[in-house]
Amino acid sequence: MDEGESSTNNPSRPWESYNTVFTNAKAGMEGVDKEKVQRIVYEMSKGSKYFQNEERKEALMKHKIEHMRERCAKLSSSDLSHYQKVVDRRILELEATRDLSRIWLHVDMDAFYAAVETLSNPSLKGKPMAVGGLSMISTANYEARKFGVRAAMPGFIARKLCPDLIFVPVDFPKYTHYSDLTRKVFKNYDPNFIAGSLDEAYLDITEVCRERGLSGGEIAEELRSSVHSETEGLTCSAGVAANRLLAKVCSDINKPNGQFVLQNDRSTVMTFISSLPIRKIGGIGKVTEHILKDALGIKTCEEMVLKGSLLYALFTQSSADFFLSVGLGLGKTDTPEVRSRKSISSERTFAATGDERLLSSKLAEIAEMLSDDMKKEGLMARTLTLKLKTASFEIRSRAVSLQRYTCSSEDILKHATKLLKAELPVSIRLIGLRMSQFSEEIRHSDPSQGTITKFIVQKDSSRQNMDDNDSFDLDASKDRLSNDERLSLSFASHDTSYDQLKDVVEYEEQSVTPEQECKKEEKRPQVLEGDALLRKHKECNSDTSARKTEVVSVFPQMEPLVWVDGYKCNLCGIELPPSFVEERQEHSDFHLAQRLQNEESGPSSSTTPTSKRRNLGKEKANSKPKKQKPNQKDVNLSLLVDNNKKTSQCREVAPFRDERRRNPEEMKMALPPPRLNLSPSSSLGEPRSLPSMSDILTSSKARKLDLKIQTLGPFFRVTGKNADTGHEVGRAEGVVRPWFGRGLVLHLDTIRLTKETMVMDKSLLGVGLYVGAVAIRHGYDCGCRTAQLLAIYDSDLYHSKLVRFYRRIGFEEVKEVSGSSIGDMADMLVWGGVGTRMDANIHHLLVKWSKVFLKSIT
DNA sequence: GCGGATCAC
DNA sequence: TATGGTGATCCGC
Repeated sequence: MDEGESSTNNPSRPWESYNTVFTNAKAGMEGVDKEKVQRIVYEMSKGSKYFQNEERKEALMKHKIEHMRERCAKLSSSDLSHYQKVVDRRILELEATRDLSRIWLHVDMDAFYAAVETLSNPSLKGKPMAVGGLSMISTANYEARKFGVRAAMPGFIARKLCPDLIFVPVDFPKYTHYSDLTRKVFKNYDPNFIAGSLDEAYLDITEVCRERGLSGGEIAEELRSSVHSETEGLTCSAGVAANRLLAKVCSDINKPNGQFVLQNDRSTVMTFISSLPIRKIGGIGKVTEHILKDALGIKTCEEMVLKGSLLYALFTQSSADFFLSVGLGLGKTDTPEVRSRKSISSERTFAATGDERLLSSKLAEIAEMLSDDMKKEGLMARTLTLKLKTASFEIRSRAVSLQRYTCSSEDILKHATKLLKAELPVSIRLIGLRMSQFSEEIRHSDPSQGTITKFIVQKDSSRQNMDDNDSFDLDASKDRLSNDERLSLSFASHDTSYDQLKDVVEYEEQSVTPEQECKKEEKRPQVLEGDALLRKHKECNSDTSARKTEVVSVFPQMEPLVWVDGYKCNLCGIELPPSFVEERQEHSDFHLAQRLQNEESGPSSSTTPTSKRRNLGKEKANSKPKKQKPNQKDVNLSLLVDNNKKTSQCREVAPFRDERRRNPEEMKMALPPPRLNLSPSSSLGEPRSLPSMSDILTSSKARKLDLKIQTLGPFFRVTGKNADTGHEVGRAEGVVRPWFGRGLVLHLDTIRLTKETMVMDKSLLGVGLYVGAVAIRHGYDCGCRTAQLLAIYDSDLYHSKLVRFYRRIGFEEVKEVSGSSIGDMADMLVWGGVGTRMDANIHHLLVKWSKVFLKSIT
C-alpha cells in the first residue's frame, strides 16, 4: 500500500493524520511491521491459483489504465475546452443542489463481531482473536490487528502472521441480537434511520438537534454513550456532516470509539474535501482509484474538479457526475425511499471439482437453500442467474428469464441444471444461484403471457409460393429481371449503392471442383469460440459448375407449391390443413431454403423437410431430438417469418421497399436522440447514426475481412473471407419476403462460421457479427423490420451456446419449440427440429451495433 | 436482458 | 492444503 504522507496535524485536515492512522495505526495497527506482513502474505499466496487470478486481474487493470491513457492523450485542446464548458455548467447545476440544512450522523460499530464475541466470552479480552475460520476472517480484534491480521484475510495467512491467534466461528444470530440493541438506540434519534448493515447506520439528526438545542457532536456523544450502555460495552465511532457521503468519511476518522464533526458550511466542507484521498470515498475502490490515479493523475477529491474535463471526456456522464459531486463535497441528504430488495441468492464454495454428479448435487443443495429463503421471504421471481467460480477463480454468470414467477426448488433446479450443463466440462469451486425480477403483488398476471393472438383464418391462401410474387425482387426499381434472366445470371450481384460491394464475386468466378467439394463435405467444421459447432472451413459451396447447374436445376422447380387435395404438400407429402396459413407459408419457405441449401451442398442432399438433420418426421415428433456431438453440427439458424399474422383477407401486398428508409435524412430523424451520456466511445457527443452498409464494410476491412453480398431475387447470401488468405470464414444466407400487413421480413436461413474464424478473431462477436450485420443491413435496406431464426436444439450444451450467441448479438427468444404442443408441430414440420425461436427488431439491432461499426471508422 | 466488473460490508 | 457470502450497481453489449 501507499506510504503514509507526512502527517501535519492541521486541524482543518484531519484526514491526513487519519491517513497515517489508516496505514499505520488504524484499528490498532500501529507498530505493525508492514513490510513483514506484506512479505508473508506474498509468500503464502505466491503461485496459488488465487494468486494467479489476482495477477490476471491486475494485468487487466493495467490494460484498462493504458487504454485510458491513450484516449486521454488523443484529446485535443478543443475537445478539452468543450468538456470544460460541460464541467462549468455542471458545477453550477450541482452547486445549486447543495443542501447544508441537514445534519447526518454515521455510526459504525468498532470491530463489531469481535467485540460481540468478547462481550459474550470475556476471557478473550486482551488476546488476539479473529472471527471466522482458516479460509476467511470476517473481523479481527485490535490485539490481532497489531500483527497485521485484518478482515477479508484468509485465516491460514492470519495464523502465520499471528501464531497465537484465536479463531472464533461466526455467529450471526448473536450479532443480530446486538445489532438490534444498537438499532433501538438509533431509533430514538431518527426513527427512519438507514441501516447499512448489522454494524452501521445513517441517521438524520437534524430534528433531534433542533428540538433539543444540541449540536451534532453532542448528539453523537450521547448516542455513542447510549449504545455503549445498552449493549453493555460495545463501542462505536461516529461522523457528523451535512450529507451521508461526508458523514461516512468522518466516522472513520477517529475510529475506534471516537467521532468527528464536520461543520455545515461550504468552505469547511471544501477544505475538508480538497486533499482527501479519493479512496476514502464510498464507491471508489481499488480499481477506480488506480484508474483515476495512474491514468489521470487524480489522487484527491479536489483534483476531481480540477480535472473535470478529463472525467467528462473519458467516462460516462453518470460516472463523471459522481466524481464531480464528490469533488464538490456533495452527497445525499434526503431520507431515501424504502428500498426493497432486488435479488436473493445463495452460493457455496467447496473443493474444486469437475465431477458432474458432485456438481449436480451441490447445485441441488443450493437450489434448495435458495428456494427455502425465498419462501421465508414470500418471494417469487422469474430471472435465474447461475454463478460459477472455476478452479482458477474465474467468475462466470449465466442467466435465464423464465416464463413464470417461481420460488420452487424444482423449477430453480431444472433451469439451473440447464445452465450448468452448458458450461461443462469445467472444474468448479463455487456455485451460486440468484433470483431476481420479483413479482409484484399489484401485477398478478403472468408476464410471459404475450398475446398469442390467433387470427381465425377464413380462407386459405392459395398463393404460397413466393415465386409469383414480384415484390420479392430485390431490385424492383431497376432492370427487373425475367425468370429466364435470373437463371442465366445465377446469383447476380446485388446492385448495391455501396462501392464496397462492387467486387462482389459471381459464383461463376469461383473455382473449386466437385471433387474437392465432396472431400470437404466430410470434414466437420468447428464452432464459434471453439465450443459451438461449425461447418467446415471452406465450404463445398465454391464449386462453380455444380453450383451453376444446381441453380439452374433448382430454380425452375420453384413453381408454386401445391396443396394437393387442399392439404397435402405436393413436394413432400406433408399434410397441413388450410387453416394453418402461417405454417403453410413457413413450410413453403422451408422448401425454398432447402433448395438453396442443396444448391450449395450438392445434389446428394435431400430436398424435403424430412431429410438431413432437420428431419423430424411425424413419427419422431414426440421423441427427443437425437443427441449429436457438437462438432458434428453446423451452426445453423433458420429465420422464421413474423408470427403475428393477419388473415389473408387483411393482407396488403407490402411495397417491396419502404422508401422512407432510403432517404438518409429521414432515416436520421427516425433515430433515437443522441445520448447525453458521454460514454468512452462516443465522440464529442455527436449524434449517432445507424451504420450504413459502407460503415460495416469499411469497418470489416480493418479486420482483414472481405464481405460480399449476393442476391438472387429474394434470396441473399453474405460471405466473409479472410482478406489475406481468401478463405471463407463465415456466411449467412436467407430470404427477404413480405408478410401480410407487416412489411417485409428477413428470413435468415443459416449463419456459419468456420474454423479459420477463430484464428482471425477470437471474439465471439467478430466475424459472426459482421456477417450478420451485412445481412441485417441488407434486410433494413429492403425495408424489413423483423428477423427471425430457429436455434436448433440438438443437445443441451450446443443449444444453450447457440441461443446465447444469438442473444448476445441481439435476438430474443420468442418461444420454445419443444414438440410438446400441437402448435409446435407446425414449427417442427417447417424447421425439421425442435429449438428456440428467436427474433429481433432490425432497427434495434442496427442501433445496438452502431457503436461497433461506427467506432472503427472514426 | 445478459454477463462481467466493481464495490461495500 | 488453503482466499467468503450477499446484495447492489454500472457498463457495454
